[in-house]
Amino acid sequence: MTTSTPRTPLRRQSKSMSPAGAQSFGLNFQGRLHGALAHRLGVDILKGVYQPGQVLPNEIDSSANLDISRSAYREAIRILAAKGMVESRPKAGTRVTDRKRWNLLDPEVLGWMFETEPSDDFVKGLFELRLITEPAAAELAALRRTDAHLKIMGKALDDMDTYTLATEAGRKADLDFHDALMNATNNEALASLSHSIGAAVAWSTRFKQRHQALTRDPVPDHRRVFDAIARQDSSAARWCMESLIRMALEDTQKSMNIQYLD
Amino acid sequence: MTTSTPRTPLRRQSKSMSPAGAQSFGLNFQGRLHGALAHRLGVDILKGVYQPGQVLPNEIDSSANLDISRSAYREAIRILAAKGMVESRPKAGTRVTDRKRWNLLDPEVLGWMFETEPSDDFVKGLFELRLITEPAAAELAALRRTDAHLKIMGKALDDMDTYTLATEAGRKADLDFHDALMNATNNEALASLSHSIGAAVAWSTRFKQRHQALTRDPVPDHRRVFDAIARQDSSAARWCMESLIRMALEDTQKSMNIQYLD
DNA sequence: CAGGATTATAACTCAGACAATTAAAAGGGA
DNA sequence: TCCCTTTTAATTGTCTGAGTTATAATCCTG
Repeated sequence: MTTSTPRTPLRRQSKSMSPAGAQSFGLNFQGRLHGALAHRLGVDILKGVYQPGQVLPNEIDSSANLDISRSAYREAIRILAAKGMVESRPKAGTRVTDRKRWNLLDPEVLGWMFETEPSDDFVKGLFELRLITEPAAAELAALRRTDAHLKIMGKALDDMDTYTLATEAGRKADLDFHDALMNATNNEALASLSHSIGAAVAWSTRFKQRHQALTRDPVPDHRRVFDAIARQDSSAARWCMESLIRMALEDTQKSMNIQYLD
Repeated sequence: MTTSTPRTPLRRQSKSMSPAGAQSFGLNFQGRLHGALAHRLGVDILKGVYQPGQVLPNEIDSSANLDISRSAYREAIRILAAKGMVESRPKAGTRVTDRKRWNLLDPEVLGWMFETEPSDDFVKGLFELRLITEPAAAELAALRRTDAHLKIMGKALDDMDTYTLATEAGRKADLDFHDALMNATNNEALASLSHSIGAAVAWSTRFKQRHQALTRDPVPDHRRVFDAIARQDSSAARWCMESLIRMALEDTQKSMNIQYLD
C-alpha cells in the first residue's frame, strides 16, 4: 500500500541507453534529482495519493526507500514547502497541508496539475478566472499600450499563423502574444497572474491538441483583440478577449468530454 | 559594496538572552536557518540588492561567508528557485532570474515585498488587480453561497467589529471574511489568488495602521457586501465590493503619500 | 487532575568528499 | 580565417555519517 512501486526511475539509469533527444525542450528542469522528486511528490499530492493532513514517512526511511541521499530528499521537500504543499516541523514530521494553502497558481504546480487529467471543476474554475482577468487586462492594455508592445504582439500573431498551435513554436507565439499584452497593462501583479494562467492554458492546449486534432483557427480571434488594442478601443478589446476565451473554453470542454468517453 | 554587513544575525544567538514571546505568531516559519536565509535573500532580490541576471557568489564562498553549512544554503536557494526568483546550473552558477518570472503572487513573496516599502506602482497594481477579481468573486459568491458560508462570514464580521483592524485578531477576522467569501465562489483557482492578495492586503493594512492610526471603520462596508451576498443579489454584491476596495485604496494611498489619485 | 520535568523522535545542521554537468578555452582540420 | 571537436576547469549536484535542536508525547509530582 505504500509507495513501493518504483515507477519511472527518478534518476537517469547510469550511463547506458541514453535516449538522446527524447523531449529536449523540457520546461521544468527536472534533470536534477531533487527536482524530479519534487515533481513526483507534487503530482502525487495533487492526485491525492498523499492527502492533506497526512504525514509523510520520515526523511531517513523515505530517502532510503527512494535510494537517494537525505540532502536530495530534503531539497525536494523544501521545494514543495515553498509552494505551500507541505509543512515540516521537528518531531512532528512533514505533513501535507490543507488544500487551501496550496499555491495553485504557481506555474510549476499548474504544470503538475495538467500532468494527469485535472478535474473538470478545476479547469472550469481556471477558465472562469481567465474570463475575469483577461478581458480586464485587454481593456487596460488598450489604454496603456505603446507602439513597442504592438510590434511584439503583431510579430507573435504572424508566428501563430505560420506555425500552428499544433507545434511548440506556435504555442510559444501564443504565449508571447499574451505576455506582450500583459506587459502592455503596465501592471506587474496582473502580468504575473496571467503568466501563470497562460502556462496552464498552454498545457491544456497541448492536451486539446492531443485528443482532437482539428480545432478552430484561433488567429482571427486574436487579431480582433489586437486590432482593438491597436486603435485603443478599450471596450472592444474587452469584448473581443472575452469572446476569444469563450471559444477556447468551448473547444477545451469538447476535447475533455471526448477524453472522458475513452 | 558587497553584502558584508551582517545585519540581523540570521541564527539565534546561542542560548543567551532568549526574548521569550517577542512576536510569537510568526506567519513565516523562519525559525529554521534555511528559511531565514531564503527570507533575507528574497528581500534583497526584491529590493534590487541582487539584480536580475546577476550571478550570486558560489555555494562554497557564500555559505562560508554566512558561516552556515552548504546544506542550509542550498535549501534556501531551492526555496527561492521554487518561487522563480533564481535559477542554478552547474558551472554557470546561480543567477537571479528575469523579474517577469518571479511568482509575485506567492504569499511569501508578497510578504517579503511589504517587508520594505513596496513601490507605489506595485501597490497600485495590486489594488487594480483586486479591483478586477474581488468584485467578480463577490458576484459569484452571491450566486453560489450556502448558509454555512454565510454563517462563517457573519461570525468574521462580528469579530472585526469587536476587535479592530488595529489588532491581530481583527486582521485575522478580515482575512476570514474574505476567505469564506472566496470559498463561496466554489472556484479553487480564484480562492488561491485571493488568498495571496488577501495576505498582501493584510500586510498593507498593518502598514497603514502604523503610519496613520485613524482610518474609516471598515465594518459597515463589509456588512453591505455581506447583506448583498446573503440575499443573493449578485450585482449589488459586485458593486458594494468594488466600493469597499476603492475605500481601502484611498486610505492606503493617503497613508503612503501617493501622489496620483485618479 | 493540573502543571512541570523527562524522554524519544523527528527535522535540522554540519563537515568533507566525490560525481556530474557544462560554459569556456584550447586545439585541429578545412 | 572559420568552424568543429576536444579538453579543461568551475560550479552545482549528490552522497555519507555524525551531532544538534525543537517539540509532541509521556511521565511524574503536587
